Amino acid sequence: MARTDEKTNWLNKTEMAAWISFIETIGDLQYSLDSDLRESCDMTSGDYQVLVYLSESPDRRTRMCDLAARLNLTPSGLTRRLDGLVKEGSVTREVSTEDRRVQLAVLTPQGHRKLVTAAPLHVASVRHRFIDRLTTEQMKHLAAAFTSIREGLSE
Amino acid sequence: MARTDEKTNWLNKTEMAAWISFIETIGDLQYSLDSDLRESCDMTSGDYQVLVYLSESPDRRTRMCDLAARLNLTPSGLTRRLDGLVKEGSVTREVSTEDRRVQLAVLTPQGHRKLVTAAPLHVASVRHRFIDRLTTEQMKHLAAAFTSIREGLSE
DNA sequence: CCAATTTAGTTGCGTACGCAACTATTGTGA
DNA sequence: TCACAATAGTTGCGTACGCAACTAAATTGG
Repeated sequence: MARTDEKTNWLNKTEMAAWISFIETIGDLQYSLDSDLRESCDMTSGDYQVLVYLSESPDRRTRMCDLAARLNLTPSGLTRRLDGLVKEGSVTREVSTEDRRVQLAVLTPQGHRKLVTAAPLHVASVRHRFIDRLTTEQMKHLAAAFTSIREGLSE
Repeated sequence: MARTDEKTNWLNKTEMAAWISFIETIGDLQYSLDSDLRESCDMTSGDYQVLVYLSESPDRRTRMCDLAARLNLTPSGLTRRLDGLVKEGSVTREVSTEDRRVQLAVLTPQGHRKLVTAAPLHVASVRHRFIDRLTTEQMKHLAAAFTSIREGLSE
């Protein structure tokens, strides 16, 4: 006789351990990394990401929409984040000459200097909080696991 | 002749792969899980956490400060989060009889029903987005790695 | 070649939450 | 016992960001 109720496939012990260790850790980790960056450089992880991406872009400038996609921000969220960076002088806005709808976010020399100062400190923080806690084997396992998860998300 | 400059210990290839796969994945994963829960149950991960913790507490009630510590929220953040749950009828506040400074957050029958409905859907989401992408071996590696990271954070 | 659609970005409004200041209650030490 | 400190929680204010509506510019199709 067939079961008519759908039974939930609860997590077993191994699954639960993996899930709990993950979900309980990422919040604390992000908080620690953000605190480190704020204390050492007076900036947020979000602003840091913007500076990194601009510094790696041709002519240190990017279209707003590309930046928004890259940072998983909505257009309005990116507008506001850039407002802060423009106000502090790390970024300027330029209208594209090819397409006058687009604003280019441009890394200023001051913004570049700020990034050059921040990068070693941020890397040290990532090392201290994350990398140094893992063996080389663990890093390889972890990269494979998260790459797999990420591919699943974009189905 | 001694080097006088401190050189930054940049991430090597393995380290960078681990870090990038991690940092690029967690945002998307959290977003997916939150979207699933919102669409299937019209609730946030934060509210879900509150209901879970209350349901596991003696008499389905908890002191605000214990709840705040558990959820990594400030007192004010928790007050606001509970406001929403109280308004929808999932939680009520009671003054403790032992210590009249403390407010007890109490899970209502309605809140418990909401959790009972949501839990299987949330577990299915966690399975779909996370667990099912990993082998048993990967789960064990991952639990070990994140437990290690977490211990490092609370030094 | 021009109307309709698509795309880029900004702005108003709403939500979530942290910080600092505040009230209320309990604990403590002279 | 009584002033002072510590603890629990709320509220005002500020920041970050999403959604929907909007403007402006480019693209497209008849």
